Amino acid sequence: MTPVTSAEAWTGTADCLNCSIRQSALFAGLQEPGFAGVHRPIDQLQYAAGTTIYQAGAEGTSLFTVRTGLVKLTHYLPDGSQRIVRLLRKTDVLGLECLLSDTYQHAAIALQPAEVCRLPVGAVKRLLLGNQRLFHALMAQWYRALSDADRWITELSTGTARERVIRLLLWLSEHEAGNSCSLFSREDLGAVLGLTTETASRAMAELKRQGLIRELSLNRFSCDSARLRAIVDA
Amino acid sequence: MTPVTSAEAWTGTADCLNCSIRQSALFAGLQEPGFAGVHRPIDQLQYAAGTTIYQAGAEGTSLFTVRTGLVKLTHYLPDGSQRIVRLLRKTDVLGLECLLSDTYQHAAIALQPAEVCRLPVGAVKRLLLGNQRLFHALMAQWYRALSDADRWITELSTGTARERVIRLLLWLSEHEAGNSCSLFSREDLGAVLGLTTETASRAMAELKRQGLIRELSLNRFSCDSARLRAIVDA
DNA sequence: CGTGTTTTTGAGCCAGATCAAGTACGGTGG
DNA sequence: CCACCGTACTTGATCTGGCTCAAAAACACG
Repeated sequence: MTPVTSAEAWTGTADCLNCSIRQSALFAGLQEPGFAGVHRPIDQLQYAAGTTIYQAGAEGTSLFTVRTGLVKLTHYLPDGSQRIVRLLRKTDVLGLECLLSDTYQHAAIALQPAEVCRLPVGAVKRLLLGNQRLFHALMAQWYRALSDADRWITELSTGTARERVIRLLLWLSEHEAGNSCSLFSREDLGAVLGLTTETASRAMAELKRQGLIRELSLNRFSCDSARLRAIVDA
Repeated sequence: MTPVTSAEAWTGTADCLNCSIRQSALFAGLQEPGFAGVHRPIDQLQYAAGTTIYQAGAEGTSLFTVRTGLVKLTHYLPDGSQRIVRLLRKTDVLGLECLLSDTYQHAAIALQPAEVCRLPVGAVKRLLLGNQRLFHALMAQWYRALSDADRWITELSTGTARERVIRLLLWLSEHEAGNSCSLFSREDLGAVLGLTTETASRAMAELKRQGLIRELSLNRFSCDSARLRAIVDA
């Protein structure tokens, strides 16, 4: 399919100070002094198309910046199929989440032959040491927003109308007591799920008829979470 | 639809130190000393269901944390319809992007009656002063990742198969010279766009037949960007 | 030059869109 | 208090884009 055939190759210790993509890459703004202690352990790697950079759930030991090529982040669905949740290319950073989480949230796989730089997460964290708690809290917010975006794509933009509605109901119930949740207009419901108002309405009506949800009051629903979950986890 | 009918109401200056959601909110980790100078200008506001917190493109003067209720971030499509790209609830932060950008990227509208705290962006930035450039670069990465996620939902998960393929081709061409781009397998193409391999293949074949794209070599395409853009911008 | 893989094409079907009524509901004014 | 109106929700009928299943064609590789 593509010229490069080897799986992964070390192509040198990165020369960060003279990096061609440094202007736009992660450490663009960092001045030389702070940098000195860090660029040592940075390796430059080659991945052939189709090879894995890291697996979902693997221990997050490194961040990566893409120098050339195209990398996909995939989320595996229960049925074994995959949904690609993002494409990364030159200057994008892979695995930012491992600054906050122990493990990678996706599998990262090269779609085209890719050159990347690998930065040990420990070295990056050391650089952030002066920066304390607010920094961490802010980053946690970014992380959360991004995780939500991933869920949005994999849970709310995938599957049948019925499944999407159920996943949203479960999501809304997550932080409410008693398996209940407050909904909103059918029009907004459709816009969330990428469906028309009518389809959203039909799906809700159908769930009511089947006794999977019960309308406590206007747009407040009690959900049979166990059965609902069984439907979408199938 | 919902009990509250007023549009927006000031409900006091926030008492951050005794905030009930402080554990999980943005400033959870910040110690009291640094906090003293900041909690003064924080207002607490009420928004009725359906009311706007900020408009897309408006000057980003404040961040908001949600205390109660549900808020949608919407992206307006050229045809006037909206696609909701995220839902925010208790402890989520709205408008984080205005730490990096002058304007808000979405419209934020309450879906349910919502209480929010408003934090002037200047005050937040002041708190970050000690933290210099790397901090900014990192946050820019988060911002970019999240913007990509938004585009993913609005551009690659919306519309007909044909439109989705075209938007991906244009996206891939963006950073390449000569209106050309490198593609990858039809299977991955489908997984990116939420389509089956067959549908992705058909859409590509159709574009070739219509002369909108030309295959230079295996999976390298030259695109008639102008005409393609005209199709999806319509 | 066969063999396995990927891409393309075909035929039929179905979920969801579209177009169009009908119904329930909250608000308003008589 | 009730008749009226506008809005949101529900339901129905039809149409169609994309999925599924299946096979052929193109291609990569040994």
